[in-house]
Amino acid sequence: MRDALVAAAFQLFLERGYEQTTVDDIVALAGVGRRSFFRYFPSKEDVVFPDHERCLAEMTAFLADSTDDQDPVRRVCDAVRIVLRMYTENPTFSVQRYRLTKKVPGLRAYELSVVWRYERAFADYLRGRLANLRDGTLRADVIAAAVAAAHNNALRSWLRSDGQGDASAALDHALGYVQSAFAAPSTPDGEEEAEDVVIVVSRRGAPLWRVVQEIESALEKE
Amino acid sequence: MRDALVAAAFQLFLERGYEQTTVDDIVALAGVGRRSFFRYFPSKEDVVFPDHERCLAEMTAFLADSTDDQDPVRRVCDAVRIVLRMYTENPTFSVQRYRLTKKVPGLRAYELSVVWRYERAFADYLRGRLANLRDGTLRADVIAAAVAAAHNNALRSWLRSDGQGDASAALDHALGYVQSAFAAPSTPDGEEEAEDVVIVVSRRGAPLWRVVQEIESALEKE
DNA sequence: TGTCAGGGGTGCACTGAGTGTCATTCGCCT
DNA sequence: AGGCGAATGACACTCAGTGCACCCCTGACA
Repeated sequence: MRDALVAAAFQLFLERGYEQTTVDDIVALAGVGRRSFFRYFPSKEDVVFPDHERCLAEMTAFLADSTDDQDPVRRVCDAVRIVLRMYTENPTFSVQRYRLTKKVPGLRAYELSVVWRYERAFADYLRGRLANLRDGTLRADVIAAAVAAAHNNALRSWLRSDGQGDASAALDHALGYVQSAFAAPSTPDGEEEAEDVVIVVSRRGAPLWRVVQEIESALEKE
Repeated sequence: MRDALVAAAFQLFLERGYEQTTVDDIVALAGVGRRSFFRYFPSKEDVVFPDHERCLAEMTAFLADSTDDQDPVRRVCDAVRIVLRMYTENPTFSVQRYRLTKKVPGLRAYELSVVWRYERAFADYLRGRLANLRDGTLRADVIAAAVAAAHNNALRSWLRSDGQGDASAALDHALGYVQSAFAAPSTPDGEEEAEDVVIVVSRRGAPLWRVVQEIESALEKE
């Protein structure tokens, strides 16, 4: 019944648009009573995101049974991969939904509130793990937001490519950037085994952020 | 008229709650016609955030007339201070609104969409400035999210203290953390009048933050 | 002074989301 | 078969939001 409602809803949304489709249209096509729609979906917007509630619960459970000996940032990065997988499991559905949410402001707002709940789950977990650190809640909030932003960036570029690219690799890459930014300064990977050197010559009057950009591109160059 | 509607709305929201107050109640108290309410506010939620539209425009304009020789991350940090100032200009109003949005899910969702527009403005600006870098859009999105999260963290702790603490100082502290994470430290003194060059030799594979530290100390040394 | 034009405010009727209530029906167990 | 509980549906209602026509005030112009 849930699935029938979702199928009917998307069929109508795609052929005449979200706002041009009333709940009466959906239940008429699905052949069920109007009241039953609101039994399964608290609002018309919920039918567009039928699996987020389950995914959020799964992700919260994943964070809940973490052990203290794991890097909390890494753990959150693993958690966000669960969310991405929910999207990549149904590529065509996800792409259709993306096109829909992109043009309907109401759906965009609803999606934001969903994303916010994921981010809150990250932040709450990190707050617990970073409580003993100085500025623990600040770090938790900022890292949670950065992880969510990296996820959204990777997800959106995958969605824009109609689900063709490698979303998982893109997410790994994006999370690598976040982790490098927030990595504990004590453990630099590969620091010891690096062999060659980079020489950057900069005028002393140049702004520091530009110098940093130069160094970054120099380090990235093969 | 706008102000009268806002005043009437908040009086009723505070004494009987947001959802228990209808638009008819508000216009009856304000002594205006129902249709006029929707002339000034597109929706019932908008009356709770009467000044965000103006603030968003102000902030966008601030970012629009930036020059290329400024550190873009610093520029975004300055922009977010404008937003905080809008809150701190009316402490009691902001605190009342905070209590309201905290308990009404619909208002929380609306606030999220507002915050999202600020974050988009940051990200769009940063995307333009970091376009030449590798992963420019990724960096832009992540930094924008981090700055917004730092702002929200400082703002919320100020709101929870009933507007008693020093919000500006808290924001500066939070932004300092974000800037240190993304390797955009403060510009050293005597930047402009320096003429000679600095040569930094760094092992490829060294973490960026350590390289930046080397540069900073090199620049600071006479 | 009469008149015309335009804009801000208003009343009215309508659509559509969401909810409470109660009757009905279906599946299932004994 | 009978009965019980959960799922479903029909109906009426509230309220947010919109389109439309109208009014009234003001100010320009003949």
